[in-house]
Amino acid sequence: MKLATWNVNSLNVRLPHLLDWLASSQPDVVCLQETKLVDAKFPREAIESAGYQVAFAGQKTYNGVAILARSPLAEIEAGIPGFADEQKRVLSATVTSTRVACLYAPNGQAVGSDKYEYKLRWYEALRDWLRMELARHPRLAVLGDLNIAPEDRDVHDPKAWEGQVHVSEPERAALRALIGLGLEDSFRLFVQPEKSFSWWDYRMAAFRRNAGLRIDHILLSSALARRCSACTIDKAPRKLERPSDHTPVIAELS
DNA sequence: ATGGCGCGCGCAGCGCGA
Repeated sequence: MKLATWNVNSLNVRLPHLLDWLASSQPDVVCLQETKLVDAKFPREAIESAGYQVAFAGQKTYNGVAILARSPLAEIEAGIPGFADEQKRVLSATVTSTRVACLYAPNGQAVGSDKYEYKLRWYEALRDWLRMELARHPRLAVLGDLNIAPEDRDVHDPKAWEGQVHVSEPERAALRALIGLGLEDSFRLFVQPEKSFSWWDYRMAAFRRNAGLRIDHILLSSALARRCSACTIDKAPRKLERPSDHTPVIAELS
């Protein structure tokens, strides 16, 4: 089973890229972030025609998450229970006995800002909820744009980024707290190329210079991690015309 | 090098992302 996550930065703009990528990569489950579409405008038919069932929770202009799967989606739930939030950032569903959580973590804007505080609060609520989800669902996969680069090797220029949002110690501690629940960063289960990133700024020719961050992640419970045979970043969609600034991350489970 | 890009909204130019 191939599980993938991709922040598409507007599904309206990126739908042709997504459909091409589904056809060429044949993932079984795909978590999308930043769809930026109200549910009434979600391109359900195009995605169903490509052979995928779909669940989505969107809003106008910002955020928006979706789960695509070749097998039926059950127990679909939007948001973090008990955490009141207008922003559509969380969607979970069960696919063939695997619980899938699709996440779009807050950006945080700048350390110390209101949005940064919201990011840390969001992560606290996420941790408390995932603890319960893990107890309920031993086969849990958490995929998404987590907006945190876990370590300096996940940052193209750690000196320039030191202490900044996405790499600050409180954020990294929040991500480690998820790992501490019993999740594994599937990417680091394997030897990986140096300077592997999943996002590159549109500006400053950042992709050409490989000036990126690894902020899109697939976390697996130990029951799933044991069955994980690979985790890769697919840079191909980032090379297309009008790309998303993020590119897909894929985990393969046996 | 923090500017520079790309998105939505909506029709100019701003807020936002990371």
